[in-house]
Amino acid sequence: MNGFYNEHSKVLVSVDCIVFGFDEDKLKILIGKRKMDPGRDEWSLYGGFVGAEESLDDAANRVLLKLTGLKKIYMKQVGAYGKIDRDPGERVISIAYCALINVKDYDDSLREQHDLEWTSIKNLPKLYSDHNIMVNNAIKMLRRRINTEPLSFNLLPELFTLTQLQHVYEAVLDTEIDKRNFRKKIKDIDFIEKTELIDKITSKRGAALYRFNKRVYEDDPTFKL
Amino acid sequence: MNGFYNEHSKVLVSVDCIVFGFDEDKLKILIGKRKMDPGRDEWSLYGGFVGAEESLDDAANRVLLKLTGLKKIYMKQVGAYGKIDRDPGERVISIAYCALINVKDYDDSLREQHDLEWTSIKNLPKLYSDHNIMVNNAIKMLRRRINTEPLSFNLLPELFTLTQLQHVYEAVLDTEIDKRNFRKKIKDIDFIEKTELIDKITSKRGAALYRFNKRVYEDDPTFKL
DNA sequence: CCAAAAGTGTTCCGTCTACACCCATGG
DNA sequence: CCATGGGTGTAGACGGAACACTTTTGG
Repeated sequence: MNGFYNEHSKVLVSVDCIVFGFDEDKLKILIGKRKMDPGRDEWSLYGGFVGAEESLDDAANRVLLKLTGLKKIYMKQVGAYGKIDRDPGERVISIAYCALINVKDYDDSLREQHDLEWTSIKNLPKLYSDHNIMVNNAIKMLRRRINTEPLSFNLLPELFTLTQLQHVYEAVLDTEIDKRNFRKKIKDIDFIEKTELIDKITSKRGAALYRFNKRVYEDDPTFKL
Repeated sequence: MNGFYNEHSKVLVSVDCIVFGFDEDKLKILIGKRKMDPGRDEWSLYGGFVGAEESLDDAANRVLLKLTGLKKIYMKQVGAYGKIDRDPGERVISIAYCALINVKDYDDSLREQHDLEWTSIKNLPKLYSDHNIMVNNAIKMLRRRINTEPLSFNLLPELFTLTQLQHVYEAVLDTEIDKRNFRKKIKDIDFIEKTELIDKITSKRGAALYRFNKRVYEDDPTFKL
């Protein structure tokens, strides 16, 4: 019954994850030195092969769980990369996934265990194979979407100050934003809720903490920052 | 040397093409009835398997050439689709590609030969497997990009009237656009050039023909319609 | 002569941008 | 008491939206 399919060649499929975090007011990604050939010791994204019994999204989730210990990470496919010689060992097609996490939720011992580094996207080294291209496309996607989708909250703790939120936008878009104009716009967005809580850690005066209200967002998921 | 890779399973990879055309003031795509099992006689996108010696883009170009007889078609990857059971026959991961062609360039005998139909995106039937999802994502991508990338010209002849161009935008975005405002914006876009030629086919009075100047566009590829 | 599509400007309104000072507090 | 980051309003510029009539000509 599958005669038609048998003529065609099969290939290995992997997923590669671009894990974004926001730290020290910079947008960073997790990269590590490859511990295997080919490409041993080159800087690389973290990835894994897609198993016979899992979908692409499942594979990406599995890799991300192993890497971060976190479930339900925000994750989105960036694209498929299929040049014949992109992997020097054997033909491998790779599906790139972009993930957004809050660095504070992240167990740093896992980072050390996998020998990964948070690296600012402004100082990225040459990465293995076509990984730089994947990262660039992931960044482009982030920039295109951050003004119309609630992505920024994935990079922040559940409670955050407006200054932190503004810094996320500045880091992602690589621009400076006027504080008053930014806060004016935020006031018009219903799903960014001010809480009664005050953050006294980063400033002496204390800053109001805000939260993203998912219910309200889903009720009317249109906004433009 | 490839010991590490050998543990992992290989899968078939295909490309599926969403070929957009603009005809009768409607945005349409090419679909046909499957001529093979599984899914015989279901409406389907046109696709093909990725060969051992070709990249994903090469495979898409090959499929598009076979389908349309046209080279250098505008083409862009939409995404990778990898649910385990998405193909009832055997596991197949598919990479969807969106293509834009000018229906007038297209040899209609090829369409008949492949038994394909131009179908308005507003009247799409249920398609094979996850093809409806692919189409929806392709449309979303078109809508997101048509205001900032010179996509519309791929759907038109080399020479076109402003009314035709406006109708492309209206069909893609599914909105009505004010004629005067539209033409005002076009005047500000340097790479849309008025020619001396006049189209007397679609109107009695005759309408000025315009052309997309790629050189000028590449010189300053920023615009916003 | 009339139907059908081409072509053309102005006004209004809302949105974005630029810009500077006072406040509260911990050390 | 002062250094640090938090918080606030206004005016001018700009861009988008609404809106109607004249022109040309093939049939």
